[in-house]
Amino acid sequence: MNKKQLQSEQTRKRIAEAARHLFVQKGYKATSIEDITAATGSSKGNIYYHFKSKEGLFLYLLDEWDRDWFDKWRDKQHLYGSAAEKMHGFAELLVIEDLNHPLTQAADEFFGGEIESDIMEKLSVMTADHLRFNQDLIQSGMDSGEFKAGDSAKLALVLEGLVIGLSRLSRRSNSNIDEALGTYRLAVDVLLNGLAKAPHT
Amino acid sequence: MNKKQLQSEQTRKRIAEAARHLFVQKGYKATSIEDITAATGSSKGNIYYHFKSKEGLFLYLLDEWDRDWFDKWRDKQHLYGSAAEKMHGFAELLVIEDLNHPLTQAADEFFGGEIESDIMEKLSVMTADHLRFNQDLIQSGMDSGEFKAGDSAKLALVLEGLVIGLSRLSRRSNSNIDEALGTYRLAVDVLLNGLAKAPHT
DNA sequence: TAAGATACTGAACGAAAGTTCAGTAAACGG
DNA sequence: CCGTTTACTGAACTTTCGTTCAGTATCTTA
Repeated sequence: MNKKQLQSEQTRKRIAEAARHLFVQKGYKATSIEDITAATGSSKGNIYYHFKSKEGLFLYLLDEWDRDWFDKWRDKQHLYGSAAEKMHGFAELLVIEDLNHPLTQAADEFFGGEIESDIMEKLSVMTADHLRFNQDLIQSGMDSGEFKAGDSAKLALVLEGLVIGLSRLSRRSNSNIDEALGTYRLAVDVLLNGLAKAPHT
Repeated sequence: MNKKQLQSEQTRKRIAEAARHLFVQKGYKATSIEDITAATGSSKGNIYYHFKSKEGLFLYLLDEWDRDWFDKWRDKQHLYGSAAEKMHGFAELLVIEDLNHPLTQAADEFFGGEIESDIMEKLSVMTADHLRFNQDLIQSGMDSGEFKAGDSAKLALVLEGLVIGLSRLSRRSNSNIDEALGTYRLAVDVLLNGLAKAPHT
């Protein structure tokens, strides 16, 4: 790879990085191309040289994020023994990797906008992937006898809800990583052990 | 109140109602004034006759929603004996009243947009109110001995996260009320009793 | 080193959306 | 019953934003 290609890739990365932060912070619609140029120093035209459109740029980010996150999980997964440890590891990775599912809010916003779009498809796939991931996590705890038996599919929904919500809260109150880690850890503890002293239906 | 004032108020309500649905469904930016005119039959000018601006309309809706929800909670509150029942009642009211905190997503979206706005203030107040509400709920359970002792402030954050996340999930998968109720009920059960068979740190 | 490819600029365009306003019709009040 | 206020219309404006494109500079390669 020669000098030109290298620099080109660097600017593409720089644009993507800046765009990601802006989309996470402000949402899809509220982030303008000009915001991105301001954050990168690049020109409008240059963004359209590297990406087909605003939508294309967003699509690229969705792909990148999902891929990266899952890779990192694979690397860490073997460290955890019990299902409870896995759960905590899961939460920790969510926080460390960019304060959680950072694009989902922007993605949801997009989702609401148009009926016809690649993004709709991609989002459905992503959500399905997350739910399956959560379900596997929970099911493995049940199989090992560590968790109570139950409907792992529905519990996956609850877990996904908790993760999405905590993500939003952490981002909004722009808390630091340590605070966020503490909150997530507490959330997982509650998820495992509950609030109540004695079992209650 | 004469005929004219009555009809005026009705149209203002009609506009507010339509706008609320659209904001919830599509987000703040994505719903245009023209969308609202299409949904109401009113003209653009008429919306600006009843509301100062798009932002003002949104502000009005935030106020209205928070006020209404809390009133309904006050009406129901006395029905619940234990803290666990309160918790379930809380979840149920969230689902029934318009599939949860319906404007928060749009509000967050707005929040990201401008630094300088009434909405920022209003949102902070709202979030603080919710956290206090949650904390009271949890603290009362601790005081009565029904819940384990713990940091009710931090647990309030976890509860808020769960509620926000579930709200988003329910809205996205446009599930019906019964499904949503089931998911919320399960979530509260997990919150109370946990997933794990035996206590685990 | 010269020709061509690549990376990038920024002004201009068109569509979309928020806002305004002169005008109209209906209701109110004296 | 007539002047005035109120509720409302819709075309016009202003701004914003995504997108395009002709032009420029830099690097590659032969």
